[in-house]
Amino acid sequence: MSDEELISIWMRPERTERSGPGRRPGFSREQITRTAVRIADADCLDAVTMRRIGGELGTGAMSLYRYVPRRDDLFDLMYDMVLSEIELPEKPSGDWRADLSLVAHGSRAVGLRHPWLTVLASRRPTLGPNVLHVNEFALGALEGMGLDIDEMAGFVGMVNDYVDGATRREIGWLEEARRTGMDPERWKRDYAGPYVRQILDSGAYPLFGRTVRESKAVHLPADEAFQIGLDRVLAGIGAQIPDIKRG
Amino acid sequence: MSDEELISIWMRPERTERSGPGRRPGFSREQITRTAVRIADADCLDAVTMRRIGGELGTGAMSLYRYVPRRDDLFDLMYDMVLSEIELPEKPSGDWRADLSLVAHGSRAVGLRHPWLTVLASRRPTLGPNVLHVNEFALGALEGMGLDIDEMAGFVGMVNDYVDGATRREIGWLEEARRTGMDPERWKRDYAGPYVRQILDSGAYPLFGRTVRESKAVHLPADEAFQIGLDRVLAGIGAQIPDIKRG
DNA sequence: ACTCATTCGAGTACGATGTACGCAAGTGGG
DNA sequence: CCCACTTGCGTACATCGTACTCGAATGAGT
Repeated sequence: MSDEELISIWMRPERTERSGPGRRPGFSREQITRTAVRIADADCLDAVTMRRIGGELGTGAMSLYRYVPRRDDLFDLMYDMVLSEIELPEKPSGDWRADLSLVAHGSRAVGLRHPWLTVLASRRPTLGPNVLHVNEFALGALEGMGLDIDEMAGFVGMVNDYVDGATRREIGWLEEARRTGMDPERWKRDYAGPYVRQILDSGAYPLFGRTVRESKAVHLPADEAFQIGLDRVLAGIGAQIPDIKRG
Repeated sequence: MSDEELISIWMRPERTERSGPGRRPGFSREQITRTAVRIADADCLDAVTMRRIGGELGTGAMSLYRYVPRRDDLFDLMYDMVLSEIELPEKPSGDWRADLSLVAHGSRAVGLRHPWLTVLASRRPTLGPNVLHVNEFALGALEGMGLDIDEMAGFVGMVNDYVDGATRREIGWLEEARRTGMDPERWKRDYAGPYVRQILDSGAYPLFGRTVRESKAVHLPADEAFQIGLDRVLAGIGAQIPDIKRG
């Protein structure tokens, strides 16, 4: 792995099903990735160290490098792996709102189940098979409606951007609390609380104050708040789709 | 810094303008933050190490801890500092499209000038003064139009989500190329190119293929592509605003 | 059955990181 | 002038990714 092997991980198929000489592999890329995901879920992304993964697999850190060229590539694999949890029908149904909602809710669920996902999403783009598959389905939902490919991609992008942003906001503080090792209650009371109160008391940001005081969405179940925002995005898209096939 | 001083950085005012005994501070939080920003701009976020900052300031790493409690807090300071580059008038103009466009273009410009910003944005939320100020202006753009605060925040969120996502996409591969130390041309040719071609040749993702082949937006100047997407988002919002004050 | 190229597992080692700790040097109020 | 207090900074430690290395395992060719 030391020479000029700077190739996308997706073009580096795992060496398996081989029938030559040499010792048989004792692990697999998929197994290592699954372990890494479990660690990230349980602790956080920073806890995903090569030594830790090796430890959980009963081996050393360096053994993993037979399967994964670099740690960053492992992150790509993790990202793509959890996207496979989004369950989609084979083909879009023809109801674009329902189809895009499916993608949106699926993406959100994955993001909540794996809070490190949004962090990886902003690091570097990756085009694994599952990313491509979800993207393909989403684009397919808008096919045959008289839109050109840029419009389709634009609308899909709007939905994705909303989902990413909303999920990030939803996780946000909660994850930060966990990362600092405080329980969320204590964190809210001792860390964020006093500062927010100071902002409110300063009176310098009245509209921010209103979002804290008057917001009904804050007290809504997160699912409902997400749905309301998603409806807003879909309504915005719907208003721009030519009447031909408006749902 | 070792005991229970787990407090938001924004509630930890720098000890300055003091008139007691003791040596005078030789640096400042602002100076350290500015240096950190410069390093991140020139190299990347990972290059922002305490030793490197200290080096550029002609001192050691540990000296910085007199001004910044933890490295993560320094990231919060960096984030908030560059947001001050967004120039906004004192009050929203009354034309909500123009005002939100101002925020959007400003945010994008900052994101492009400091490509590490989107990475920090996804790490943990921060409520520095400049973040609050920009947010206040954006909310103000939608004030007095018969919207409740949740709707206002929702629409502002949509714009922010779009800008974040679009900027991320715009930077994305370019930054990844820089991070691996390759020049973008070579990176595109040797790293991404072959893989994208493989995807296209596989024929498994026809719509992805169309986004690569038929897209006109790809060949558009980035500014225009951003503007088109922004117009889409604003149009979506406009369609949902009661007619009272529709622009 | 023996050989041997080939592959895997894993130990060692290196440079780098954040930061806890401790102490010398500088400084203004009594 | 003294002394409590603050800052600057060197040392030290645990931890990280990963380059390098070598013995052990393995199957094809003879």
